[in-house]
Amino acid sequence: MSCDSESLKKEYNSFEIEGKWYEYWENQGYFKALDKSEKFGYSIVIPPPNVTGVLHMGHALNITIQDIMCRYRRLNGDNVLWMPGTDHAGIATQNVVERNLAKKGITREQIGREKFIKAVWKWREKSGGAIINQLKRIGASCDWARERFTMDKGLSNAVRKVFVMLYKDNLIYEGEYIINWCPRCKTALSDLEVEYEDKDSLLYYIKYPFENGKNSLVVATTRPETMFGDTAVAINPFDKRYEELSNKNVILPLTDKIIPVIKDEYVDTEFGTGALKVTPAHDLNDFNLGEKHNLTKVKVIDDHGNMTENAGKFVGLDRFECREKVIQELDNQGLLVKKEVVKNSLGHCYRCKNVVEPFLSKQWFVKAAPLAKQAANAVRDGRTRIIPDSWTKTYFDWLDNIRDWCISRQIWWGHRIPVWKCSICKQVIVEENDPDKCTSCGSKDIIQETDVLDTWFSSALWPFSTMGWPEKTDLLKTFYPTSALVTGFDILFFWVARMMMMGTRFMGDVPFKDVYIHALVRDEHGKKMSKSKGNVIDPIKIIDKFGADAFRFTLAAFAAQGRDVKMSEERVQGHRYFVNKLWNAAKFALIHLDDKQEKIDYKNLAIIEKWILSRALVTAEKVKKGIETYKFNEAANSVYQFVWHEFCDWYLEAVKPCLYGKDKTRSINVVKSVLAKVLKDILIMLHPFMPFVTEEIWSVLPNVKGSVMRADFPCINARVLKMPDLQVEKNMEFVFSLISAIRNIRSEINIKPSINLTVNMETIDDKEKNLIKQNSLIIQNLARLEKLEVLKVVNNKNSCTTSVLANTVIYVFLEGVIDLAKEKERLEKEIEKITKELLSVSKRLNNENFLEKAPEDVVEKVKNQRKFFEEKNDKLKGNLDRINQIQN
RNA sequence: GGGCGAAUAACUCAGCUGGGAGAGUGCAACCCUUACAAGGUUGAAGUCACAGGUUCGAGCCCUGUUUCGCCCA
Repeated sequence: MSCDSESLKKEYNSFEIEGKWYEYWENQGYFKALDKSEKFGYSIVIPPPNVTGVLHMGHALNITIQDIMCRYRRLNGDNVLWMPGTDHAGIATQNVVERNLAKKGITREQIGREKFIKAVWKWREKSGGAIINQLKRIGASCDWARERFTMDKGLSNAVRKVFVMLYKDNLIYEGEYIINWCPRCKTALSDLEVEYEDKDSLLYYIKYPFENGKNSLVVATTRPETMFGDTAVAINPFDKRYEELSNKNVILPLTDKIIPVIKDEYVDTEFGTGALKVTPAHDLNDFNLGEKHNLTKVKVIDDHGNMTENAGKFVGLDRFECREKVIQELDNQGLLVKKEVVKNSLGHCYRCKNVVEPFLSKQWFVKAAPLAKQAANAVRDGRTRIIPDSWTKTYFDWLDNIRDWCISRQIWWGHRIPVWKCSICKQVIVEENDPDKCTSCGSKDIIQETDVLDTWFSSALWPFSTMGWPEKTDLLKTFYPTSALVTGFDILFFWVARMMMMGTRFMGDVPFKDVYIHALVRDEHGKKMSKSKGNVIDPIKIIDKFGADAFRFTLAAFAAQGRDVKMSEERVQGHRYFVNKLWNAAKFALIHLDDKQEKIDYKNLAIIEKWILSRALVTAEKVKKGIETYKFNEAANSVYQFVWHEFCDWYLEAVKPCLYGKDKTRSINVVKSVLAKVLKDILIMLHPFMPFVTEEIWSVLPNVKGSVMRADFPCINARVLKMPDLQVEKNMEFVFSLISAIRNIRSEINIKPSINLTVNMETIDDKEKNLIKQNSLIIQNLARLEKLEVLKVVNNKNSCTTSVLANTVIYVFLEGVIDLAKEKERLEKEIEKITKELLSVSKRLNNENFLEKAPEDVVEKVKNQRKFFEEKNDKLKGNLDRINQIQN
């Protein structure tokens, strides 16, 4: 794109430029990865956002981090693939479409499976892509031409192939177990899809009369409605209270059923009465007890959460209604002893928040242990790193104690399980291609399983299914294993661990080399954002208001490892100011730069030029290190600090005398060339964080071509200059500290900025003398002096106020303004400060243990400090003596 | 109950293999100085949660305590 204007507008307007540049990048194909290339292949697959979702802060952080990494790698010349896409979110999407149908009074059963699926696809075409456009607003540089969806043909084939292979390896089976059932979504859920929450519940104490009619055993339960499914009462064999209870039976209240009292050490004697009702069809622990003691399993609640006919006259009642009725009836019969409030953990469906019902059901499972072992080993032997490392333990704990994964869902939207059963010979057929007859008896009467697979089953294949597996594509060769996965810890098990299982199993290699787990985004007080709390901040609104660059930079600057990001408008505002600062600095530079800029004449650099070049390089190194080690806050803060407080505060101010023709000692061409170079490097360094504004400025920079996206990240060029030059940096710090000292004096004695001062500096140190002389015009300009001299001995000190820096004493002439009493006070205060420091330093140096045991360089350093403090102290005292003499 | 993490300036947080504490915001004072008042200059502000221990030396390492947050059961 040619630039419309040669200079920058007075004010930066993010809204005007962001769309324009995004379109430009896309049209130029800058986000495209090459299937084959000589360049280093760097790849990231996006954590597929749920197709029903809208962008929230978590996505914003996640996307920003990945975009920083990808843009940074491109600046380093890598062939970068950032693979985008969405997942089909089976339950969530089905819920959305069902709700839409319900508005028209239609249920999915009425229109049937085929039509319903069509409706879902139609919905997805219309509104499923919303989140993708929102990702673009943030600036996400994904290779959009490769966008994938878990229900696409290719990815569906991969799912089917994996299912068949796992089945044939006996790693998938069908079985009847206790699973978590959501009576609202009417499907099974995996263990992970249940969220537990502590709730106040009532614990009911209920009498179960003995068979012989005398006395009764009191059991305690929070779920009395399941009593019709009780097939035993269990007690602990070591419970003294129940010693005489062997071989007794009890009568199940409200029924005429007789159930046994069994003994098992599993029973907790502390809880309730120590007598536990056992309902093997509705509780996992009871199920296990039932298996052990050979109890029958009676299901009393159905798929809708209503009571079955096993509940006798309560049949058809909702489970919670039934609870009330049962309690009432027990009370009437004098069987309810008491009720008390207890905290207990209740499982809720992670999609619809309804209370799940654990019950016995026939489902498909993945035998997880063998897969989990491989996944854990890959991290144990370092093929995959988890960053921060503290998550590694959590990862192992889960995988090492993994339970089988329930993968069947009783919904329609998803990958239908590729299993057929023959109605004639009961043969189970599991094939990649749809069979048309029974493989055993040849009958055409075969029926496909109606269930679909868990969405996470297809997401688990994401790193290789998106790259064309099972085909052996160039893309896979170039980019698998991917370089890094960036995600939040909330899906470490759901997704990361399962991708590790599938990747190691089917690709023979890990899906990613690094897993970077980032924090959660919370509100400014550290509270989780939620609709019910009303503290949700919409990323798009933030972008509208402050621009994507400021928003991205804020996220990066706060993204410290292992700590949550607390987000507020105020914080984004602060970084919006930074964008403005950069804008204005560039505007200033562009006034002075032209397209005749020469290459830098490295032989004729003033020390200030060497300093800024050195600092720019050190900063580039920090940014590089920060991004490469996932310490985005360190990278962002380094460049912030450099741009604002070194480039703007010092360098731009220091070039002014030269640019305005006041300083003839420096070559204006050298100054301009250095200014141009540093500005350019700043734009490149900032580009991963703030892609839009850097591109806008870049576009009007003289002597650059194309996009900042195609620039090279700054690096050390040792041939032309010694860099970084720490000596130069130290020397300039000395010069700056002189300026600050004079400014401090001005401020302390309230000298108006408009008054130009006369200053003499006294030093016998040749090096310091030279530094002052070399930078004399800079010092004069920044400290606002009309005259500056460097002398071995300063005369006429009487009307001076002073400051000491290294071996130099600054004398500021204050003819007629000086207040001796105040001056004395200043000096005494400073002497007091130095004395304290001297004391602490001397204390250590007088300690023989310290001299003996501390490393030499530390001792040396402290000795130098003492020397420094002593000299400064002497000079300050000299000044104080002088004042005292004048006063006397 | 098991595990993980946090506690540093008024607020939000950095702080490397242990060598005497940093930033941003806010606050105070002064300034429309020719890129920027969305700015500049200067300044004040800390028992590094508490109690022990290791060490010549601890914000950092070890033990315990308190408070808060998260995950798992």
